[in-house]
Amino acid sequence: MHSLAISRRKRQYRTRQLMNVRTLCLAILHFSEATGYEIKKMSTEEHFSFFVDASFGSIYPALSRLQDDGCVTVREEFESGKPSRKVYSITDKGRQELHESLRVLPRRDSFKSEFLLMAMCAEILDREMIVRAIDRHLKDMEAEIEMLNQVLEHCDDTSGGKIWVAKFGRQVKQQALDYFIKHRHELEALVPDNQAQAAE
Amino acid sequence: MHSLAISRRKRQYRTRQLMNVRTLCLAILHFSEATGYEIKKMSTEEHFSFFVDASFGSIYPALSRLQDDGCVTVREEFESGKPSRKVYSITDKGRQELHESLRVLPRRDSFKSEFLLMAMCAEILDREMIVRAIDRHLKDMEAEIEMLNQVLEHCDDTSGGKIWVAKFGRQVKQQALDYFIKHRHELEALVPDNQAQAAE
DNA sequence: TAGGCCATGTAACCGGTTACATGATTAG
DNA sequence: CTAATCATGTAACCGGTTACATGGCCTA
Repeated sequence: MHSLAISRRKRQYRTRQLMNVRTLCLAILHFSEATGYEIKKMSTEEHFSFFVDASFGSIYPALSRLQDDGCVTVREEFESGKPSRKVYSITDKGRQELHESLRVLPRRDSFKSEFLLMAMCAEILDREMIVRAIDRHLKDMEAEIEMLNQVLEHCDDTSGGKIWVAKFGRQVKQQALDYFIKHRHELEALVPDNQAQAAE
Repeated sequence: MHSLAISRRKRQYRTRQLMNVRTLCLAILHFSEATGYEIKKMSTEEHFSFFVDASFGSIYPALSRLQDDGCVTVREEFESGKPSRKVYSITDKGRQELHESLRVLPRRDSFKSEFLLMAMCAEILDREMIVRAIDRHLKDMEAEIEMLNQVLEHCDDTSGGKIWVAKFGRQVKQQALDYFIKHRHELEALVPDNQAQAAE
């Protein structure tokens, strides 16, 4: 099955995905200037979390590259008693690249859940684990909804797109939560409560 | 805690995530034996798609390793007029590892959407692109719901967990679709139709 | 005859994460 | 005195994807 000699190297891996950290940064900076630290927060905790879960290790290099490519400009702020901040702003070139990126037809949404994997295998787990996971899952869902409520309350900005997305997210998550509360007992019931014999 | 020996010896990147292709394979094989090809289908098109989007390039090596580790066994099937199939079955050791993996508290659900990124930036796009993306998005959502309906219809198996997850997924996606249909015009309205006024 | 489905597998590559380095300020 | 928050950044690493190789059968 092997035996093929290394022939020509005409491999050009050009992924050109819509969603990567570079595009995320451009999209966020399109709405307002921000530091790398703020971008990280927005993309993990706040309502830009629908896109990419970026970490510092990917954001800072992305911002540097964007700067090199002339897509963003930097303004350094020094305040006594605070670490210095590098505030990035998008340029026309950056806006153009963002626009270009958004021309691609979006891929399918991706919903991934370790919790559902656990739920699916509920029958081989013990009651206590399931209950703990369910409680935690509930809290997470509530926190996310609360976050979106906060976003929508303090929405002084004029961007209809941002508001539409936040409302959509809140609605979907709220309905998921409602369903979850109503049906969690069915999931719990899948595991017989044999705690007495499960002494470890 | 003492801080003296900490800094140097945590150089071993032990990710130990619940969700990776290895665990996905074990979870699928926990329900029934399958080939790599089938696992790929289930994890991308069918209702195991809530977990990891795995490709052949990750599934086949994962199965080989699982075999080496004694977590699965293989039975090769030769049928005239068809490619040979390698049917994998989980072993006790495999079940044990799955159980062990599921002990970890699940991480937060992750919902990622290129479509929502587009929606958020709707105002800088042109009408035609948005409408095209919305129509496609609708189709995708409908297809996913239909898939889950199929799964639930042909559910001869006794696994309550599988059914619970499929029902949950269907419900959430259906509600998202309903909301989407009701509010898509608001999104469309964000983009002035300054292009082809005559079109419609 | 083209393309899609079945079916397995490898290797190059890459887009990220994790750990680490650094350090000031504020809240408990 | 500890932990969290603010703040930037690098390098090792890795869990995947993409492209490639192979080939037979079936349908339009």
